[in-house]
Amino acid sequence: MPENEAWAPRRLWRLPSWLINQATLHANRLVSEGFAAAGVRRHHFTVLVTLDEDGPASQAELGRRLSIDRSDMVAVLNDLEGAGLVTRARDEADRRRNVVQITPAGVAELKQLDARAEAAQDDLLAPLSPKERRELQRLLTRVVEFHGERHRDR
Amino acid sequence: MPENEAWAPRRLWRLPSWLINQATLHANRLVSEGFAAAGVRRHHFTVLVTLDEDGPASQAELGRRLSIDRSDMVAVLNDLEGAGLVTRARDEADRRRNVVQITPAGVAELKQLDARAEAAQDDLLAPLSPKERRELQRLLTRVVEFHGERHRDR
DNA sequence: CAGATCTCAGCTATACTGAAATGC
DNA sequence: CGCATTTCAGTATAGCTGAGATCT
Repeated sequence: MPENEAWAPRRLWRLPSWLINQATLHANRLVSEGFAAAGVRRHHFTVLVTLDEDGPASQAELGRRLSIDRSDMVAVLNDLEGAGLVTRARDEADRRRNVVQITPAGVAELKQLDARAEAAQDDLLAPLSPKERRELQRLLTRVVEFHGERHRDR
Repeated sequence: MPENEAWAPRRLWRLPSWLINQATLHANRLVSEGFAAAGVRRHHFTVLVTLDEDGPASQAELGRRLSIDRSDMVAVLNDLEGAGLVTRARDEADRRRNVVQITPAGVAELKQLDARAEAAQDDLLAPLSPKERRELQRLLTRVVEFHGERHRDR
């Protein structure tokens, strides 16, 4: 831990919630910088990844998988549909739902975004060895899985 | 549509930046819930901790230590001063600056907040062993130190 | 009927920028 | 003069709520 005067007090460096917050600030800054050129935000990216990997889904389903609010999902899909990266069509089997699908243009765009996201990961974890990166990933996964399950049963 | 598993795709679980974001969501939810009863937000807490541990400071100095924007710091200190938890006085040695100090009421309030923050850490790290918690803390500290130094030279 | 889905209006917290006023 | 500090006005992303319309 640094001792310079321009640093946060030790009590904060010992608070995991503060550390995670600071790390997230840096992570989001790096990722968003990478996406900015494409005019894309983080939610756009995660929705495209989900559609690409797991296939078409309803808006509510996307929201549940990504912990994105139903309300924010509407705006995100408005953007993606407007850019021609996804299609949105009434589900004839259950007319309450929209079937959201990624388009070929979306797949192509995603390929660019994937590369930018990967580069940001490298920047973010630059100070860690490969082994440490895996360990950090493992520990964070445990935390997120644990609270994800709990938070789901609201 | 048959409910697929309500989980994000594997590609996201392998992205450290996504994991850190999800973990931060849970961390902030837990901490903010703990502070809500006191009508306090995270920035209020970190400013009080800094004043308590490192003594009086100017607004710009607090902002630099905590990575809080000068502009947001004004609002945070308005709240804290209004609640009688800090004092703000012109620095006669350098009349551009305000000297911000924690009050006895601020110290008392901070004692309550510290307890709530500690409880939230326990909830957050519940799925990890003591050894794993220390390791997570170590790895996050390395990441935050690394980017903190870099980001400082803006 | 209860409950799910989509949409919209609007709220809060947080990160950040630009510019003005003041003082070093 | 250039530079730092405080303040205000305003923007953007994101998390979230309530309510209405529609459908199962």
